[in-house]
Amino acid sequence: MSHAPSHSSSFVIQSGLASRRAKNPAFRPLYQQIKELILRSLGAGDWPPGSMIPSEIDLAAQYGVSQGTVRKAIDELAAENLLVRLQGKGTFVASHSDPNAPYRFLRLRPDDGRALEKRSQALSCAVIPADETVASAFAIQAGDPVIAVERILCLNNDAAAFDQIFLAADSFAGLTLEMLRQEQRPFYGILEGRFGVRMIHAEEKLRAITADARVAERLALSNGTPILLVERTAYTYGDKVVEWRRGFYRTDRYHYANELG
Amino acid sequence: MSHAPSHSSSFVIQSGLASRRAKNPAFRPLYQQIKELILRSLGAGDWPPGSMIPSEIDLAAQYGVSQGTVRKAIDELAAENLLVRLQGKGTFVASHSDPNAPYRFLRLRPDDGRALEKRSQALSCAVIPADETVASAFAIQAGDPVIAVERILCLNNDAAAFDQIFLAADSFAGLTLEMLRQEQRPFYGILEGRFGVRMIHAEEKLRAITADARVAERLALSNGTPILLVERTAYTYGDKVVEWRRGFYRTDRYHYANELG
DNA sequence: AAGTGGTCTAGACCACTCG
DNA sequence: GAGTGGTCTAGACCACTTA
Repeated sequence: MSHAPSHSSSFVIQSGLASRRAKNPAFRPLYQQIKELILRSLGAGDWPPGSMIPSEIDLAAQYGVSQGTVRKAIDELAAENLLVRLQGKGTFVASHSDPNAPYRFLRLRPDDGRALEKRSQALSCAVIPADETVASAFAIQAGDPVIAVERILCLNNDAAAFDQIFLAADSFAGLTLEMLRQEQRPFYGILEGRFGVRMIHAEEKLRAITADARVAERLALSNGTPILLVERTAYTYGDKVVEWRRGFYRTDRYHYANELG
Repeated sequence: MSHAPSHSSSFVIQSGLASRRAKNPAFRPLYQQIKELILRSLGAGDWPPGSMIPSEIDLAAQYGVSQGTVRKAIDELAAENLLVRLQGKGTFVASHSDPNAPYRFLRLRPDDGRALEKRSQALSCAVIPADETVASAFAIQAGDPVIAVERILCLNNDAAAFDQIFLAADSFAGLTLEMLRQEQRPFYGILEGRFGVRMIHAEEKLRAITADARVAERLALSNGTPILLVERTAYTYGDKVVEWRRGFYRTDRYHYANELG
């Protein structure tokens, strides 16, 4: 028999997998079903960020499929930056605290390509009622509580960006300014470590605007300087919006780098 | 025997493939070697944009490897948007003239998510000496000839961007304003069709600036309006730079959309 | 040496498109 | 029905890390 063998063993998980034996109009590949099971385990926190997941052979046995099928599922998850494969070591849950890929979502770069030391300086952290804009991003009612964080981002010890960050109140209840100031990890690393909520994907909208008095002061620029406005919506597992932010990037010494494939 | 079989047949191409029989310090996977062979054929124009490449089975026979190995090579090329797989039909060379993915590199979107009709209006096309900036992008000498094109990009019949485009003179000799005006295809589609040079990858650097008189006039904006400056370096096969451009995007009604993974 | 991911093969069968 | 890509399996062996 060549595929989808009728395992007589009693793996609980496998019983949920749809058969593809006959011509099936609602056909879904096995590896996608496996991918979803892994995704569910990731979302449920079965394997915390940075930890190693079971080996391909183990997973294949658990799910009652061949190693190749598990492999294809993991391949896709690795391509989406949810898992990291390390030959000889194992497969690990991706983490924003990973020193090898810090600030993975930050696209601001110095014009001269010098290596950059990144540092975040939190200014405030408070629960506030959402305004219209923020509420619509989270699909909640205006006035509902959200957590608001303001911070300066320094590149090579120079204030490069000012961020107004809004977090879903239910996901990050208890976040304090002290946490943000004491921790050394990047912002998303802190959220991941303290609240078990990992940012896996984000969308940004960029616009050119002129700095108002407030932003100009934060970035030590003169009023009216052109500024890059970056609005970001960030998602965790299950495409749930857990952050919306408004970033003001100075682009006189820096630029926003993007790759088109 | 399980892999890298000693095919006794006399496929010319295979003779160039490095064996992985023994512990090989300079080990390169077979599928990457196959990938490179396919890439070479693409770069050489053996299979023009939009055309179908040989089937996986054919390629496997030609290269003297298994279908699975060819498959993995094609998988990666498809992931890089160099090939497009269509089940039941075949595998095709990606094309900027493909009506399914027009203006693939354009990230400017209307603020309301309406479907957009895109149209390019060429203003000028001439061979000029490269200035310092352009020369350094192409790694040529200042004063060396390049082709300069200016154009307005309209979204839903509204001037949304003004582009100053510079093209490598050796790759696009003979390009005229008439060609650009008469053709219906997008800009990269024209270059691809007329000169066989396909843009496969680009890098962009974004900055906020204020519109000078010239740009303001082209986009019907008042002088000093904040404008998104987008500098693009575009590459063809072999990472050869064939285009550098400076785009001025208005972002009052539009925004630059980006995905972070 | 053991355990992990990575490569490669051979073969079977399914899904899809087109004539 | 023929041809294409897509899925799945089983098995062998290689590359790499760790102990």
